[in-house]
Amino acid sequence: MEAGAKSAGEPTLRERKKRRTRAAIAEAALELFWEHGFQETTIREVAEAADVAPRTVWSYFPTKEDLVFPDHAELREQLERRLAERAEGATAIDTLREWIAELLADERGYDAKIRQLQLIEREPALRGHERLRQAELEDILAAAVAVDLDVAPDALVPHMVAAATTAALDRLRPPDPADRASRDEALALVDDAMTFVGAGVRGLQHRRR
Amino acid sequence: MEAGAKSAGEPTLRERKKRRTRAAIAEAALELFWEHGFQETTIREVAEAADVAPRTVWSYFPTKEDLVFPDHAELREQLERRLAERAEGATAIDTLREWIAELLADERGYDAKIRQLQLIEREPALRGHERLRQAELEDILAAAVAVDLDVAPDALVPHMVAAATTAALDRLRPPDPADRASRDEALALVDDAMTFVGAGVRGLQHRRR
DNA sequence: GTGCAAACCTGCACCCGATGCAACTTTGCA
DNA sequence: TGCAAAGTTGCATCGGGTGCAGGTTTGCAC
Repeated sequence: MEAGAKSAGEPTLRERKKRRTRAAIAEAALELFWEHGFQETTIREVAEAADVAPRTVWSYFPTKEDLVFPDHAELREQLERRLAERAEGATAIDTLREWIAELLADERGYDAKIRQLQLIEREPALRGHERLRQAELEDILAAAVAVDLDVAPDALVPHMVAAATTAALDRLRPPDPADRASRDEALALVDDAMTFVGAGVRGLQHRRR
Repeated sequence: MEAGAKSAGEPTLRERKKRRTRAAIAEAALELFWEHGFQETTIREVAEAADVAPRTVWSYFPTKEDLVFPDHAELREQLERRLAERAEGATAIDTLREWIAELLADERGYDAKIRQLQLIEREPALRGHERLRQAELEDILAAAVAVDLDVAPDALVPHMVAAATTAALDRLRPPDPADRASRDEALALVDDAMTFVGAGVRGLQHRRR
């Protein structure tokens, strides 16, 4: 059992300190990466900016790349929980759409995400990691879709659905830093994806029987 | 202009030596990775096994991960050429299917590919790189699909089509080393993907007007 | 509040991947 | 045969990452 899972009644001092340290490191890292570039910034510099020992940075973030995705674990858990707890009638994609809408509504979170995407855009070295993270979420989504369609978790269709949906979300990356995709556009993207995969699934079901 | 692009009339001695050295390094690397693991094997060991200097390994393969995808550049070029030179009536996906069929027909290439996939399966550290490589091919495919559909290269639909198709190819990864996906199964996968994306595209076009 | 154990932070030594540079060797060609 | 270009190598160096052994802080029972 991990620390901090004590029903979140009230976090202990130790817990609060850890969160603060972690946040400080991530913030310092993002700032330095943004200012001087990912490659150019060393972990030692991040440590100095966050006022901790280099060794401590590594204890919070196993790799340098992880510093760019500080909230990935949280997002992952959120998605898993949402999908697991969705109502009887709601499909996985419906649930995803709802979740996206909520994420987009969070001003600070949205800004941070855009900033993160722009950083990744600028640093090809980060693309691999991003794709890996994406693949994790995709697998979770695919598993839920498989339940919806009543097929095996490793069947073809759920993974095509998940991949197409992820590809749609990938399109919200703004090419021009000034020209941010609006929230409505982002949701329209998801809607198009839903139409696409819905038709795809029906097309395949129809051919099959 | 890169060396070796002299109409391939007859490769010079230098060229042949380079190819041999490159192949020897890749072969030695795959062997060692397979036998002792990717993380556990050092570049120095690969160099020794291939009877070259460590520095030479890095001159052929910029990163350790690249040793696992020795023929990626070639595949990439093949796909680009095929798509560029396809007949008037043939769609991008048709062309892809044809190409896959030919790749599957090559016994040695197929075995090597399966081995590579199993290695990646075993080493999570390689997943990021694989996804990155996949993304490159996906972008090429998406660009061609965009031409087919007469939409912008960065439009949503082509990328969903490409992503779904790639996801299908991803399914040919055999979970059990002994139970290899047969060539027919692999092609059936592509066919299902074609049905899926075809229906998806039509569904979206229909809704749009 | 005292004291103890667990959790956390830190410095140190070390390994390995990766790069720039300056020789040295081999190949291509006049 | 000889010269220039390409290819190979060793060397020095940097930065990411890990294991380990203290030292410090926090939680908690008494």
